[in-house]
Amino acid sequence: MKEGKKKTPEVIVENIVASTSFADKLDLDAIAQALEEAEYEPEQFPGLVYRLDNPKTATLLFRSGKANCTGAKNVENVRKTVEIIADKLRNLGIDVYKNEDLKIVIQNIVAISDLGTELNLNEVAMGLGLENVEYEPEQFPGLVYRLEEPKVAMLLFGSGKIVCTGARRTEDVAIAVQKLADELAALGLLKEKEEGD
Amino acid sequence: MKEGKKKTPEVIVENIVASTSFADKLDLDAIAQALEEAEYEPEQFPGLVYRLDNPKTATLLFRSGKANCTGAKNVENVRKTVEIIADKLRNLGIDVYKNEDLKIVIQNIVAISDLGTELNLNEVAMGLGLENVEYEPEQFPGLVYRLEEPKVAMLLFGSGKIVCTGARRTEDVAIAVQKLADELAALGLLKEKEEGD
DNA sequence: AAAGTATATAAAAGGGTTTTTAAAAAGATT
DNA sequence: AATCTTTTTAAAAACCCTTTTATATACTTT
Repeated sequence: MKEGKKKTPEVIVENIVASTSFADKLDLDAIAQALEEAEYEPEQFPGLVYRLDNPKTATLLFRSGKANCTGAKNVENVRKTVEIIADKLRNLGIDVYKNEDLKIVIQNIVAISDLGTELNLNEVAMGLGLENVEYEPEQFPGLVYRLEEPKVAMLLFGSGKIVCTGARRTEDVAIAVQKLADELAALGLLKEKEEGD
Repeated sequence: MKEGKKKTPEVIVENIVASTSFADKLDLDAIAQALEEAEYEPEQFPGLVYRLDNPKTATLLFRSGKANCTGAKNVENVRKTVEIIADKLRNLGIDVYKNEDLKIVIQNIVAISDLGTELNLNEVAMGLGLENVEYEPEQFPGLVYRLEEPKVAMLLFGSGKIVCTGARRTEDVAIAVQKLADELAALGLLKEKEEGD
């Protein structure tokens, strides 16, 4: 039973933030005019917000032609979102780059995982070192733990659930959660509940 | 008289913006507390404003330890300002880098020059090309002319006076003004007033 | 009439604005 | 009691904020 280490932690991607560029400039006033669903309040924020129902995403378009897509749970849906918006813009007579030139860069991945055991966050805070951790239960029930490699921030909850954010690659989420699990195991803070698989 | 071209346009530096770093972090609240003359309103702006009478400068200090010095008319006064502030901080018991490690980077130079002739800005706008110029006398009396090399913005006034901003080296101001003068001369827009030297 | 305001230019600094998403706990509101 | 909002984390985008300085117009306030 030495090889009891799980292959790779089960991770669920909940949100992807990705950037792209539709053109070298965009006339947001014209777009806001033409697309009724668009939200554009330049006094408040320089980006135009455009929401899609399927995939369920929100994309911010900027005058520079650059854009950020948020809310997708996988890269395919980021791509779909970007191409749907590109088509809408083309239908408006706006010149945008060809689909194959729409380069998508993942900027942030938010994912959850589950350690499978409840955590005593006070013990975890002591174990990981108070200087490496932020834990103020009065303010927020999660304990914040930052990793340098991969560079992510993890929120640990008493339930054993983990939120990981900051990763740019899905595999880094798994690596980060594994590192965390290993550290907690080494500290004897995981109750080793055999979840019967 | 073919070599009537002035060697280098007379330029007066009016303002230098330079950046530096005093430490890897600064406690602005403590500094604001200790230095009564400091202005610090973090809700309004994250930088602490510290003004000196001699040299007459205003320096913005940030939590990151970085700072911007504005108002000096020469680099020596930027250096003086930075060292005076460093000393003040040391006297407060704040740890800052040694003077020789305080690296100063000039970020912007504002300078004036004078073409020696009055300009008809409407003719200048036509001559330089309306697409290369911004001129809305109702809004602002100056004509904006941008150069790519050196990358500066020049404001031309009917009086023949020029404001040049954006340069990082003093010599670039002279180069920019010379380029402008050459272009205007080629267009026959300089009245060649021999100013008797 | 004199002294302010505004208009416009460049540059750095870093915090705010907005969007998304999960976790969970406390508080407010319905 | 059920539903909301707040708290926190990360990330991109591009604007605002503030400081300085000359230039020169119009407009407002003393």
